[in-house]
Amino acid sequence: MKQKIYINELANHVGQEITLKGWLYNKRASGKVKFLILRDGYGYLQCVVFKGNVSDEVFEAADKLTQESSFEVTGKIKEEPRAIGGFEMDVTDLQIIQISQEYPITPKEHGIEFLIDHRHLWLRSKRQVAILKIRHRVVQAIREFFDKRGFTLFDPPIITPNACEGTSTLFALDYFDLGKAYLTQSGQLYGEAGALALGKIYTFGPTFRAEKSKTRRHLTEFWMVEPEMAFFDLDDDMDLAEELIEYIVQTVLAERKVELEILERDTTLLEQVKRPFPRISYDEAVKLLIEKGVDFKWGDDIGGADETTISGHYGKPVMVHRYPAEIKAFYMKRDPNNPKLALAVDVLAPEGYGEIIGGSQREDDLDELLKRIKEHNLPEEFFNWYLDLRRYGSVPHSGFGMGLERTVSWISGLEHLREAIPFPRMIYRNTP
RNA sequence: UCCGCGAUAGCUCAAUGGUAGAGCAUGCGGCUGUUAACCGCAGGGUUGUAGGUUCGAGUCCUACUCGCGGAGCCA
Repeated sequence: MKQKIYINELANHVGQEITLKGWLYNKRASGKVKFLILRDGYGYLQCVVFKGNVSDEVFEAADKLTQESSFEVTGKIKEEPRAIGGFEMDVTDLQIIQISQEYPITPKEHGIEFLIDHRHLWLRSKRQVAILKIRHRVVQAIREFFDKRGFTLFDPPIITPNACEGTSTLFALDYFDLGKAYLTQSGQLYGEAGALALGKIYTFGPTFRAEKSKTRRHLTEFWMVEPEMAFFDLDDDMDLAEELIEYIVQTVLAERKVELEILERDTTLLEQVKRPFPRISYDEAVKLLIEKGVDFKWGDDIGGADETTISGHYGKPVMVHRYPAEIKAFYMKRDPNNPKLALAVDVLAPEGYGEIIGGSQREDDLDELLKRIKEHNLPEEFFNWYLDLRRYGSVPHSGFGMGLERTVSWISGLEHLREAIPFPRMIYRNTP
């Protein structure tokens, strides 16, 4: 394959004449000199076209280029502190690939509705490119983290016959002669089967919620990583969650500095994301909320505003554990010291980003689990295979789910989750 | 499902109930160092839809549609 050069490699090509391909990000002209800002997905480069230095054809071609036109440009690279990226090309040749039609996203401000309508083009903007690169690094960090610790990637089905937790509203579809099937809202139950086969596993894929959630913290389709570990209790689970978050944040800080700068992210709080994180029980969280003047009763679920109050108090991710069992899922193990409590943990991100992890130790006793399934009026026949995990060599085990977009959103300092995924799916939008 | 806000040029927004405007984008012209370049000219409108009040409605009223934000639910 012929070697291609990208803008992020220009430091190796100073003084050389090279050819780059890309799109016109912006253009400025001053009579006989034109400044073309080329973007190629790897960076931005100011290409200078002087009338005296190029043929009339090349000068005219530079004149014709409209925003987002694709072209190939040749010239000598020099260091130039005045230009974006610190390099500049003195153009000698230019080939138009396609002249773009009038580009909808102009270099001025746009409303969110317009930008979302043009998401396929909005992705080209500097800000969106930075976010997508951070997202990729987060995904990479997650995989590295689990792979290095001997976890096996375990892919659960997307189509499931039943509601996993029996609470959320799911997307239904017709499944041939078998009737209704649903898009998964969590791979966890299957992950448990994987943990009992492989020891430590993680699932990583899309999940779906048909809840009519209309907030900046919700998508109907989002990505979640869900580790599940045999012989892990709740404390082990929290240790792992803590290490994972620290690893992701510190990796992105170290390796996506440029992107965080583009997003104008204040990283002072991110730099403090180091173990140990505060661990408080639900009881302590209730006390804290009441001290802060929040009208809160024991047994209430901790809402979005309460999460912000709690995490704001510490300035670090906070682990809240041992919730009232009534407000948590059926599969969570009860606290042996207080059966009203579930051995659950939520990790709350700082700066108002809320719950990024929800996890628990799982109920490993067959009779207890059967009782819960009946209490929740869940269809027992669908859970037979899941109960088998308690019939054949049941062991204490734990796991958690971490929302990818919420994590990316927090690290990137985004206003809205919809910027953290290429094509967001929301209650009133499934296009483009 | 509930509560709040909004819809005017391709985009972002203005316009005491009295002739619908600006910036950007587009087109043409000018400028040899621009940084969301600048300067001049031009084209561009069924003011979300349907009713109502009024001499007169972008503006006031009613309904609807769509969108945004929040609650609940959760990652």
